[in-house]
Amino acid sequence: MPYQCSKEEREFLDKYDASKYERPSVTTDIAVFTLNELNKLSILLIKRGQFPYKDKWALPGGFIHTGKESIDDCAKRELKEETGIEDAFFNQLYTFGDLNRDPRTTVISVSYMVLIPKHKLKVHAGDDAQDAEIFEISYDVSGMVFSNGDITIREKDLAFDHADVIRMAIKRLRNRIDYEDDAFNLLKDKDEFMISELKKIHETIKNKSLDLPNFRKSFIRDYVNTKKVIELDKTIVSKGKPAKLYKFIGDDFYE
Amino acid sequence: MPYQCSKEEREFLDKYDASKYERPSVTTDIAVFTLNELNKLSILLIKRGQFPYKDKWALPGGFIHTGKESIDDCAKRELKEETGIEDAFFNQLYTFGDLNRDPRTTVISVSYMVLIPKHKLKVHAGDDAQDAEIFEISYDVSGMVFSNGDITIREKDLAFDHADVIRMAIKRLRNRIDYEDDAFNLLKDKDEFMISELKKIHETIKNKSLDLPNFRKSFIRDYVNTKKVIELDKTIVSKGKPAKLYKFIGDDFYE
DNA sequence: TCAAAAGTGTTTCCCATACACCCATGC
DNA sequence: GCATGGGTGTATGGGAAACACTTTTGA
Repeated sequence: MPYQCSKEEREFLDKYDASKYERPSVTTDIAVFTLNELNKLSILLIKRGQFPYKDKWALPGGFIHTGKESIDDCAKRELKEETGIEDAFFNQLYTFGDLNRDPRTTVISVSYMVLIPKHKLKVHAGDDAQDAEIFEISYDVSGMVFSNGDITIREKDLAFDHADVIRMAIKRLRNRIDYEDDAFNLLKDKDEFMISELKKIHETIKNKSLDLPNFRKSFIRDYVNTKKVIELDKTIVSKGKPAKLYKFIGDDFYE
Repeated sequence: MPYQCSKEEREFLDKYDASKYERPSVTTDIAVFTLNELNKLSILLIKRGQFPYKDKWALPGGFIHTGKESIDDCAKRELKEETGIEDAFFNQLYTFGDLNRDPRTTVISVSYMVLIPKHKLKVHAGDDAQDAEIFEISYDVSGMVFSNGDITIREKDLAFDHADVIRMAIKRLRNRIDYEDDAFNLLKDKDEFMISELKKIHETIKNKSLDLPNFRKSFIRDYVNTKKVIELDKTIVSKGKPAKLYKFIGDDFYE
């Protein structure tokens, strides 16, 4: 809807020159989480092809197209450009705006968290002449360590303040897993999953093993009984007793 | 610490011209909450003296001094300029960056929540030719209503998207009160308070009455036993049995 | 028949709630 | 004394955790 205002105000707006105030650059940084084959928490990092921090690993993201997109859309566009991901769970995290966090100029960065199952994350290696890789996150005395078999990166070697962003994202994810439906976004297939798959996701994120009978009980109470999840008339068999399959519905609210 | 880099990178940085990309304006918006004399949740609003939304009520805040301050410092500076508040509990809320949320130009706004006891909130009426008032928050069919005896404002009459900011801030506050130490920031005096004072704050924010014996028990368990609060060797008497006084220590962590 | 994983049932414990009751003060 | 708010103790119920046990498959 167009902004309604008086003639006097309209004149003010027409004369308004935004360029008279110095403005900061604004970027988005996106922490894309997934679980790897071993069910370990992993994150997508991109090797920078440009200065600053050339050849360093960083979170995907980039400058906002001012006036052409919202910050949310900027994050979505950057993610699509760099990884091809179009529809994934998005959540704004925090805005980093310390002085000198970017050596070029004042850069304010709005960070986002994305959750996606690994098979949907087709990393476009070589796109934009950039390396993009998924790294398993582990810890040692120096802090977070990112490794993918070939490469090992320590948090202090990441570009910008991206270690801070990742730390905050993991913390938020760990908190949210208990009261939001985030775990479902990491399922291979939300429309057909076993309780044990969901349990593994919770175990990975919380970094502790859970009791299956108890997990099942709260799952039934919180999701099946509330119709957020429906039980399918279907089972899947791999080893041991076949498992019931469930389909995630959600409550169709966007936050 | 100065940014360490190669000579090649230094050259790139020296030549970097930030102005070649169009940048958005960035502001902070601050939701300052307090409890009024009647222990009702209240918020500080400022009557705008300038276009756009001239003469409308809005949250305090303003444009960042690019390159001279962090966004956190911007929020603190704006709050100090408009209300004189220097030390108060600060918490970043969310960043609003939809297109057209400001009729002038693209404006991205980082919102903050501040909690402060009313006696510390000396409203500078007339400062900057602006009215600043504390309004009690209530609700009717149209949504939030802000009133202070003389003036009544409905949420749809607020400037910009400030109603959204306030709604989100209240939601966050209600969630945080259960697992963060926020309530202490609304006490008249953190260094000498009665359990019943703290209970009233919780009741106001959660908008329901609590059982004093049970409140006391969880207070003792969560705060006194964990040394976040110490019991003073002091009582205060007003009416009825004198009450023990407590002093809030916290755990000296900043988030 | 055995291992493996799914699924059920039971016991225990903690914690939130509810509420009965006692205590110390001013008037 | 008695009204008022502070403070203590106890009973109850529901949910989380621990775990014993059953079921159904493949090999």
